Amino acid sequence: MAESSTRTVERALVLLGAVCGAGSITLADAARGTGLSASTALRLLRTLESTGFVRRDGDGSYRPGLRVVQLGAQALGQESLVSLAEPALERLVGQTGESAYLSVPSHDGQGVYLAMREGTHSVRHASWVGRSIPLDGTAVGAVLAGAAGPDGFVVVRDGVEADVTAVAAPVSPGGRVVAAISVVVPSYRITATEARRLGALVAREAEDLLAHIPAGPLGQDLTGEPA
Amino acid sequence: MAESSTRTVERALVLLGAVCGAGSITLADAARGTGLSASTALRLLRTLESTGFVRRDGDGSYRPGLRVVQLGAQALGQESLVSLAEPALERLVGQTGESAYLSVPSHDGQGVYLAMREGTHSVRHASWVGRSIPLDGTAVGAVLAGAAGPDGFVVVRDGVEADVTAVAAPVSPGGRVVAAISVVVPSYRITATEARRLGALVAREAEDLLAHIPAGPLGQDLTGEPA
DNA sequence: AAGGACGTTTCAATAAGTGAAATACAGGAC
DNA sequence: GTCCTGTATTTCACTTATTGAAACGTCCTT
Repeated sequence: MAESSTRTVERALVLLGAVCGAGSITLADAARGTGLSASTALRLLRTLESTGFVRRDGDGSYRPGLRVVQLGAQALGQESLVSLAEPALERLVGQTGESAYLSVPSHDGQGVYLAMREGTHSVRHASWVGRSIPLDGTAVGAVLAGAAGPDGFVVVRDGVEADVTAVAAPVSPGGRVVAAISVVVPSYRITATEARRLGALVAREAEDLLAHIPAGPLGQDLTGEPA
Repeated sequence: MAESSTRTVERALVLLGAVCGAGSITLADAARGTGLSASTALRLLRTLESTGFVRRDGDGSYRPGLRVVQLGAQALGQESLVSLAEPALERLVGQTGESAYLSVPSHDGQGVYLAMREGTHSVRHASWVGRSIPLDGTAVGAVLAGAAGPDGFVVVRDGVEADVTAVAAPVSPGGRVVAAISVVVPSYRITATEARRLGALVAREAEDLLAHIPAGPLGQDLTGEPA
């Protein structure tokens, strides 16, 4: 892990995160939220603005700019794990009709959705790519935290999301969990026995994905820790 | 437009762009490409790494990190224009079977794809979100440059992309082009007359989208210029 | 009216950032 | 084997880039 760092850059990146997280934020709130003085925050936000990473509304609040969309999409497009997982997600959707997800551990110790395939039964239409996943109370979180047992999957019924059963399985080249495959079903549509059967299916797809991961870079997780 | 700026932050953001653009880059190439000394580039890349924006492979090269994916996806998810355009894109795909796109002008004077709906006939499966569009030789580029005439659309047959006909129409609240709706068809599947008919269809959808744009923030384009 | 919050500008102070130089390592050519 | 080139990394003297407190203007609430 890198040691030396550049304070000014860190501050600007934290501000960028605040803007993207909030969607729209005033200078005062951005400064307060990041612990910077108003003049420092203003200057850093102006830099982010002049480089396209944030933009400013007519009412003065800051919003994400196109540049961060662009770089994020480029980064996602270059993520081999996403394309490697597409067949598995497609098959899961095809076999279950439910929405399937690929998630990875994030830098801050949580998880992040990286890809999704919507189920034919799905009532969700918003993209979940980029969203954080809490480690507690979610099947994905448990899997990323290493809690998948000998079954090779985790079932969480009515966890942080009410009325939903989530089933997840780890992708673990070299023994370290670098990703999770998961499927989400409304609980009214699945019994405990069916959830276990789905778990086996998801685990099999995770194994298949693992078999397609070449040794080398993909053995690392996206936070940069080597396998 | 913002005046004052922070050199150190600008440099780091340029480096981030270089990493995301290249997908994988060595320190030496990143330093060379940005005109920084190797030690400066190293320190800035280390900051980007420690904050999750880039990660480092076992072979030492730098790649985009999860944080930029995350923020980019958050930013995209909060872009109202994208959700407002979804019905138009869906209808175009439904009526034509071809892939439909939403694009916006970018900070560097080109265009960027912001949303796409894949056609049922489509042979493309990669996401185009975040990709740049040259202004020359593309229907979208012409539209974003203001070249749509009284027809309200532009047709480019076999432009920068061989064997493809692209049709685009502007979305122009307050008279300024803030986005383009476009459809792409393999040229073998469409005559010039059909392309004009498709153009009228795309122009109608752009008009419909325009009618759904509330006055205010969406009147600005994503580079931050007010309408 | 007063008070508070916001956004913006100014500028003295300093420490944060810089890059040249040195070093170690790897790979290729001879 | 030696030599050369290129890479990544560390060091540190130097300076300038960055900071934040203070001042100011605007707006809103009481």
